[in-house]
Amino acid sequence: VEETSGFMKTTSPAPRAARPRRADARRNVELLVAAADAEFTERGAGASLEDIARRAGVGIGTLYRHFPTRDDLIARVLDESTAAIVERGRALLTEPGPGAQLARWIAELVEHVTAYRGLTAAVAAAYVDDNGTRLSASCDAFTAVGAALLARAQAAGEIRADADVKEVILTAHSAAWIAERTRDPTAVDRLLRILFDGLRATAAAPARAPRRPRSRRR
Amino acid sequence: VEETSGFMKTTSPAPRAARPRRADARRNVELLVAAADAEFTERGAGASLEDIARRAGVGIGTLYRHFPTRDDLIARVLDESTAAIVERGRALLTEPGPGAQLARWIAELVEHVTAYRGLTAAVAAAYVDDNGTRLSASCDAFTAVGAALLARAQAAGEIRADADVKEVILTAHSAAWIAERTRDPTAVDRLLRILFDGLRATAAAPARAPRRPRSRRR
DNA sequence: ACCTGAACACCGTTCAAGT
DNA sequence: ACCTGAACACCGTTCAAGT
Repeated sequence: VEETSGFMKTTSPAPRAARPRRADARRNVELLVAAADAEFTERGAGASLEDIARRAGVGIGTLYRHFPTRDDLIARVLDESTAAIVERGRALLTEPGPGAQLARWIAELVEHVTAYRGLTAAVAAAYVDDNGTRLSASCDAFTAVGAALLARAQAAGEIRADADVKEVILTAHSAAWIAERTRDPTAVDRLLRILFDGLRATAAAPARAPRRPRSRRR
Repeated sequence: VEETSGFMKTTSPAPRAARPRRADARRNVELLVAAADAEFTERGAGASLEDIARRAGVGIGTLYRHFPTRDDLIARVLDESTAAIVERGRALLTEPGPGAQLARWIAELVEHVTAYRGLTAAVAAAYVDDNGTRLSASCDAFTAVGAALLARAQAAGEIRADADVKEVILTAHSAAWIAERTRDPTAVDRLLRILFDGLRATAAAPARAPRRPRSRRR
């Protein structure tokens, strides 16, 4: 929604807070993750960071020390789920039916990103501009696995050659966002079906798409 | 975000600041619209309202008096374009090739909503929750025209019967958003083509899974 | 009837002081 | 090495006073 996001963001001096050494700090991280999970569940991915810190029983500064950005916290809470999806994608890579496996994986990815209200928007944002955050790193991992699945399906002639991984993933996220906001749980399946029907490689050639020059403004 | 009086949208009791009577007020509205157009163009649809007021040479309070929300201002700036698209849709309704006309109109709608950076997100948001704003009213108008075009295409058997107008329009907006954020101008056409291929009604349309391990390709 | 802008409110973020 | 929370900064919004 914002235009001012991560633009002036200088590259962090160090990979920030990778496993604190001191026991109390490690404990605080755990408390923060638990609190964030609870708060995200109740109020969505846009929950107040102050509330999360309070719920964890630590100062707001402590939260910022361990998680410099909201996206870092989000990614951390989703860590296990993220790893599982990546793993799952690799597994599907060896199963028969390249196109079907890609579709299946995307559907599971969408489910993953539906854990909290507002999560699809946050992840999609992290997808389009790599803000050097832990969440962007997760997106990169997804992109890599998705690319492999897509390439295989394309090689098998099941998916159109001009399909782009990120675009496909982002479109799937859009479907989830639409379903979330329109409060219609059946929308995801319907939209994903449309997406994959559209992605299917057709023997028929170039569509008679309305090719009109994109004028500037208005 | 809060109470929406968009319930039972009868003839609005007082459509908020509909054409001020006093000449200086009318002049201010014009100045604000011009300033907003310029500011939106330069900084995107999320431009500072304070900057817009300053640019128009009026106090921030005056802006709020005439445009209670940012969406009202956005919609007002787009008024002419909005009317043109609606008009266009009605015209396409009488031209041959129901499916193609729908696709053409959606493409033009997407172009309309691409006037400013960040506009797709604002419009999509107004689409999913009717906030009683002038922008939501525009969305309603688009939905009405789109519904007519879609219904005609469905009746002609060119578009799948389970397609929903709002979902189609929102998906098209998503495509525009993706293209905007990934900075790939070719993405819109590619994604819209996928969308419309997916929307195409298929002769064989059993609701079963597309599982067919048999020999594909002729 | 309309305009003004200081004041208010609500976040998110930093940093000096403390353990 | 890490924690704390007041202070700061940045918007968006309101409203008492003014014309």
